[in-house]
Amino acid sequence: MDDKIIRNAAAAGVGIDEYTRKYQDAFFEDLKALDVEHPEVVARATEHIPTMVSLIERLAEQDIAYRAEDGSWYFRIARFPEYGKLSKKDFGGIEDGARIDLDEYEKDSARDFALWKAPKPGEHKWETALGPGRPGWHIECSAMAMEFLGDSFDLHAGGEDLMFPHHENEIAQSESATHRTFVRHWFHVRFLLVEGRKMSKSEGNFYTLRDLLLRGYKASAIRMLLISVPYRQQLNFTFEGLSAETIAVERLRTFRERIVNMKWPEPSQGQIGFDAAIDDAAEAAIKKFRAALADDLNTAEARAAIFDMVRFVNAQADAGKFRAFNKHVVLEALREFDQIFAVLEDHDADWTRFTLDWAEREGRLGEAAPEVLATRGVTNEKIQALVEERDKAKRTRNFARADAIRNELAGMGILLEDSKEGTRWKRK
RNA sequence: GCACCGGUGGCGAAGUGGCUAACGCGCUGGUCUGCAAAACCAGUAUUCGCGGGUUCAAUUCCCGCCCGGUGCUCCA
Repeated sequence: MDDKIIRNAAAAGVGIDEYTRKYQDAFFEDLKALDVEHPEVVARATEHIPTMVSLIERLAEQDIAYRAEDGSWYFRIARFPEYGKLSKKDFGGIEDGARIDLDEYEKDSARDFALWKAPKPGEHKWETALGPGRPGWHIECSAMAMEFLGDSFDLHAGGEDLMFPHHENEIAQSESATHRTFVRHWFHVRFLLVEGRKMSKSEGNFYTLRDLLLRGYKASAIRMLLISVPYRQQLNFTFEGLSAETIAVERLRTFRERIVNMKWPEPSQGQIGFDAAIDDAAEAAIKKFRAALADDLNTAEARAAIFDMVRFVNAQADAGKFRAFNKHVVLEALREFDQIFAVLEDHDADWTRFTLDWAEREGRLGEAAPEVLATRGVTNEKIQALVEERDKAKRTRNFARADAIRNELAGMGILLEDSKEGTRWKRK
């Protein structure tokens, strides 16, 4: 509950809960577009005040938390010698009180941080055993995490900017209260760059997911780009990269289509129904994929394993070596890959439509790229009818008419692929 | 200024004390096709920011410099 939320909610004349709900909903919609699973539990700070209060009380019993003149409660950092262990900071040399702000004089030490904040006049507050006020930022996370996951748990994630002071403070509070290891593995993702520079509104390179969808980029391509670089690495997010990933995703989808839909030779009497080299390659890909993810989530290597397989299997298939029974392992490899990468199922058109509808409600339809707007109202039936008409023209060798229809469809963002099995189409 | 992380082909990026420096995209040529698309094949970094050092051997380890990012104050 930061000052800004409290202020803006008050200005809008609504409660904190109602005010934040809108942003929470938009956030989860975006995650859904990117095929990120919805969390099993979504914890909201306003619903867990008593847990926070009792955690502070536990610290107060040990004199680690103390009450200042104004009714705020602070954490006594001097009582947690390991402070700084996560962010590898050494506070030994810092003189206490060397640099102290005017409004911090109530603290015993400048570095002590707030656990509970006394209310300023007119501010939203909770009446608790600690006195009136609201929780400090760090205590929210410690209290809720331990309430749902226990005193000690495996993974805690966050952006690299939160390592200090937020996560450091979480450790200090939690471990002081429980005398147990709070988190076994910290998972800090690095900020991305946009076109080689940091993303910021003042740089003019600040894009939301919806901005990108309105520009015509696909949700799957965005996901693929974000995932293509290991989380510890600083990803350079570029439009060129997005276009590249669009094509890479398309290649994987086309490959799966090919494996699923082609009529591969069935074994005849006395023959085995699979090519051993293909099965071996698929199994090797699965192994390499798992090993890469097990190695600190090396998504770049994991993804390379799948492309290695795709190239090999395509080549073998072109050479006529693919057999019906090879399908099983190859598709299993794709399934395993997609369980993590989640780009093979094509929901892109749905999310683009969703975003266009949203933009219309917000009066921002003008921000959509013309080719994105052109896809509105292009139904599958309409496409199918044109595709069939073109096939007819092709059969009568009326190539001029066939090409005209192909161009017309291209204008609607539809790409055609002719094959022995008939014409396939896909949204560009 | 200090601390931590990074700087690899046209772009994104993996990786390692010594084996042909992955993978994706792009580009060039070829196969296939009515033409395309898809797919495949071949080629595309004598070289891993710059300078020095350690070593039989460094892109990989150490030191310095340059560049980028994050933190170092409040707030979340």
